[in-house]
Amino acid sequence: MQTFKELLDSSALKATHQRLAILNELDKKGHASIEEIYESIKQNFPSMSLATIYKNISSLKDKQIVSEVCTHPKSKFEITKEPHAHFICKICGEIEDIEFSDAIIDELEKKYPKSKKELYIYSICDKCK
Amino acid sequence: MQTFKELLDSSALKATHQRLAILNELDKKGHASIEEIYESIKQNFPSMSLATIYKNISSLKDKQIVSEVCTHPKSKFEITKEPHAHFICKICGEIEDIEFSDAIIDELEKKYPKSKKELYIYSICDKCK
DNA sequence: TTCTGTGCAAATCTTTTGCATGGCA
DNA sequence: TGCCATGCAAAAGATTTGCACAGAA
Repeated sequence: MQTFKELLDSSALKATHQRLAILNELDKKGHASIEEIYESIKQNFPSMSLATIYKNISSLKDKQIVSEVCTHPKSKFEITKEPHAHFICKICGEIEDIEFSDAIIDELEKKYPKSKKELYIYSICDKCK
Repeated sequence: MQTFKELLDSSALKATHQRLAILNELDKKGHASIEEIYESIKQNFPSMSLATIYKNISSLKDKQIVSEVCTHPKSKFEITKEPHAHFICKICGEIEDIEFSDAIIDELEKKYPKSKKELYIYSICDKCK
């Protein structure tokens, strides 16, 4: 696995503290909103600006280093991984990565080749039950 | 099929001109954003206020009369129908309803009973090809 | 008549932008 | 050193709210 620095290098983005902090935060949390990333990083890095997070999330998305998970009421972000589906808890809002089954991938790939596919399951997670 | 008035009556929402206009607009367009609904209705109904659309979309969603389709960069809304998936054109942003296949529904229903399932396919529509 | 819904304007949030300065390569 | 990235503050955009009045039941 590449380091975050290598990932950034290979995308022609400079490996700034701010970018590495954002990627570490997403790596640690799995999924986080702009505001959550900001609040968390600010603890150890008080000069971090919200505008910097917006700008970086935008460029990291352009380079496909991070992906947006479109949930209500706010989008969250994750480090781009293999395609997978998301289980979203209607109560606490936590997002859990789940597998696309092969059968589903095959069927969708046949019908909609090369398209981006997003599957969301909204239910109640084990903790909230 | 119920009329929109009956739908509103049975949800204890008054059948105002504004609400009927919103539902007619969604019925006509299939999918529309807040701004699109507003711009379109204002043509024939200049006193229609944007705040009224926000308030009504919110109450219509609460009553599950309309559903939100979470697309980028703006959400769109549709009249609630049978569960279905969405094909979203990456170029023009048009949304097309597509069927969930029985195989997919069965598999997901077995794994995640009674959950709300959303599937989005992002690709390029016939017009834009 | 009653009470919910509307329209307006202000308030609040969210996101973007411009620009001077800082810091990675 | 050369540029890209950052931080700040202001601007722009999106959404919500409060309140007096209008209109559906």
